[in-house]
Amino acid sequence: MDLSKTKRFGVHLDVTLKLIKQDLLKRFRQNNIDLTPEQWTIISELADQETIYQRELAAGTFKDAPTVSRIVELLVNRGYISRKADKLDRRKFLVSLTKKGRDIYEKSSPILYDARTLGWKGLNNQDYKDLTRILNKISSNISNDEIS
Amino acid sequence: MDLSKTKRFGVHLDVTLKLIKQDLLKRFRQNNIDLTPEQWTIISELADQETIYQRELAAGTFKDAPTVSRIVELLVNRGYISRKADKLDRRKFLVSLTKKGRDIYEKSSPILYDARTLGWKGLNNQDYKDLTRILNKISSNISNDEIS
DNA sequence: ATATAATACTTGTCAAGACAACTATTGCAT
DNA sequence: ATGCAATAGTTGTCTTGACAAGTATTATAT
Repeated sequence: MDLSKTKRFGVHLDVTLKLIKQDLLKRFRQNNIDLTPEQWTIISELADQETIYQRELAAGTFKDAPTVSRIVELLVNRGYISRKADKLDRRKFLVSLTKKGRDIYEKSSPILYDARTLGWKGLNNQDYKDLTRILNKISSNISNDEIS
Repeated sequence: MDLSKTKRFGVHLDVTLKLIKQDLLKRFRQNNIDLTPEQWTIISELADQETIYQRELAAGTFKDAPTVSRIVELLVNRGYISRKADKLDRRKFLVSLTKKGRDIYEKSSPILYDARTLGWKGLNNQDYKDLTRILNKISSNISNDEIS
């Protein structure tokens, strides 16, 4: 691998990701959806999982506990999700979407669809496979190093 | 393009980028380099460009003016860069690395090299070309839409 | 020449992430 | 049964980023 070429490959990822997030945020705003991309990630995870613990929510979205704690608090305050104590283990909180939360998730889905359609224009399934493979490889390279 | 597969491709990029940044930050700390990845990006840009305006620095690092303003202030306070008013246009500031700044850049280079070597283990030049092409395509798709 | 627009940069506010430190609760070893 | 470790979550602090609004300076239109 020619390392001189990969100088700042992180910067390249960073710039692209910023564009993707800005684009999504803008689309949400244009459609009166008061969600950030990160809040959407949390809601999307809950939409798939019904009722889960905050800890699982953190693991599923690859966010740390403090970040999830704060986003959950914000979304509870806005009425999108509910949080209730677990009876068996009082350390835990069970989190789930409210009706309002499910509504905004469904309202946001076509916007996500549009954003993806635009972002992937001119790219094909092989490109997606390649991107996924490369990102997974980088992730596992770093994660495995972390453990050892 | 099968859109169902690309659901949350932004999340995938996000997770990978977080790992890359965390890994780099950890390596900096282990080597007593008191820099964040973002601060490194600024310093790296300055190392290539000698003396530039803050605005150019922002463009080169794809950060917005307020973000650059604050990182620059922080790095000036720590003695890594210097900022002096431009004589011809008093709105502008000329920014450049100090000796201390160049030193830490040189000290950080092998750490960047190590991080890249680890991150790209098992990937080849074609993978890098593919990743670059795909990221550029996504970026241009979004940017061109922005203009229209 | 003067008003207005544009440019360069700063400041304020909120969201999010990294990390350390904290509380409360539960699990486990002996 | 008691002490200690582990777990779930919260809070605090700092950094970064998005975005709006501000100041100061320069360019431009008439």
